Amino acid sequence: MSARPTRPALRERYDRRQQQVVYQAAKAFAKRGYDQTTMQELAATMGLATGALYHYFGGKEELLTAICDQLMEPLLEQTTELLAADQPAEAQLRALVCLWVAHVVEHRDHMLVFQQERHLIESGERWRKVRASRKAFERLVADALGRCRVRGEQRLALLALLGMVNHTAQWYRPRGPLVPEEIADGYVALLLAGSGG
Amino acid sequence: MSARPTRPALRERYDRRQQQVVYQAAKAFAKRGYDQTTMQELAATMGLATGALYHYFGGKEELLTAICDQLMEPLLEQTTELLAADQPAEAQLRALVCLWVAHVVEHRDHMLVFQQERHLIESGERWRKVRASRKAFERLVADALGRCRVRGEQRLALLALLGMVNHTAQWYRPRGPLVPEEIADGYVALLLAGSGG
DNA sequence: AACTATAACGAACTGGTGTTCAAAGTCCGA
DNA sequence: TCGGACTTTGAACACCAGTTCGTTATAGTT
Repeated sequence: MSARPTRPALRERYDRRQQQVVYQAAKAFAKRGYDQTTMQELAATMGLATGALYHYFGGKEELLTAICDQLMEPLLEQTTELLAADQPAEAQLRALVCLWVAHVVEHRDHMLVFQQERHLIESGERWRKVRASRKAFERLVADALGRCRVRGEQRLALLALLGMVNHTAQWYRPRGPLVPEEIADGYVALLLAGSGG
Repeated sequence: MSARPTRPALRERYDRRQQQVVYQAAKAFAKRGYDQTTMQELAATMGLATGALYHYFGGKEELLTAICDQLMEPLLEQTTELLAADQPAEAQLRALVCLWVAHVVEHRDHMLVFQQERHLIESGERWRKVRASRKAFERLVADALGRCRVRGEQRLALLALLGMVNHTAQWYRPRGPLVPEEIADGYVALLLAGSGG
């Protein structure tokens, strides 16, 4: 990987192109798997020669890191911001899940890659930061949920919610009958006590 | 892959060993990923030379097929049997989810592999049968759920349930505080109308 | 227009991995 | 105990994909 340009005008283009590579990588990895996607394929879909990718990234693994960061960082940031606002617990949970579902469906490829490469991320020093982000996010969800009256065990409700939302990446289609907000509300309604039934 | 022995006594040992290989493969694939697990590693964990694996399987992909079949076939069979019995709808759903969760936690490695290699399974003629099994199972769940009074949209409840149960493979630990039956009951309670709250 | 930082090329390199196979070892059945 | 069916070996093979790097093209800057 060569250095980031020093000239401001070029640096902007460099960053933009780098982001494009991450985006395409997420798409390719989601469809064909991380290992099954070759650097040559990836380069080809961008109209580049193989070696050109190494101008933007140190290697294949670094691409995966970038995908995970691009997924987790904005989510963590937005969620933290949301929880800082003073609001009734259940409205806050609703808002959190809304935000989360929207993020998941907007980063579907990232999510699928994240889930598929779980075994990589679960171990190894390289992935410590990613694991920390996920753990931090889950903690935020747990806190928000903990302030609400939920049906059944708190802990199980949390795990159920994580399952539902993460699974959304696997079935959501942009032109499906439900928009993200409806999905989120539906999920929350299942968890909260006193939501009818 | 050589042929299955004709002599009954040997055939039994052959089948047992073959099953062991599938089991170990599931374990290894779940921990290190399908592509990152080499045939040499796999052979080593079984105390075999590399080539010996090809006595039991035609190749690496065939191992993956076997894992998926070993996962889906008994589940589909048991579920079909259960739904054939005449029972109140909600009790039947409860029994189904119980069975399902128990199956998931008993085949955690299989499940993890199944989820991680989703992209492989989703396309390709080779995986048609596996896709059909999953689809058939989901259909059975949908039917069982459709006979119950659930909170919110039926379709969303189904997707939520699929998410919860499949996700269970990722967090369940044998010595955790909840046994499979409690988990299943918790899930069902979230879905059914009139379960308190 | 010339200069230089940047971007891209693309072929060669390198290491590794799935698979094969002939030979040797093992053990059931008679 | 003997024969042959079955198991296992382990090294060679063939292929492939990630990475490197010297070279060439491009385009901002003066």
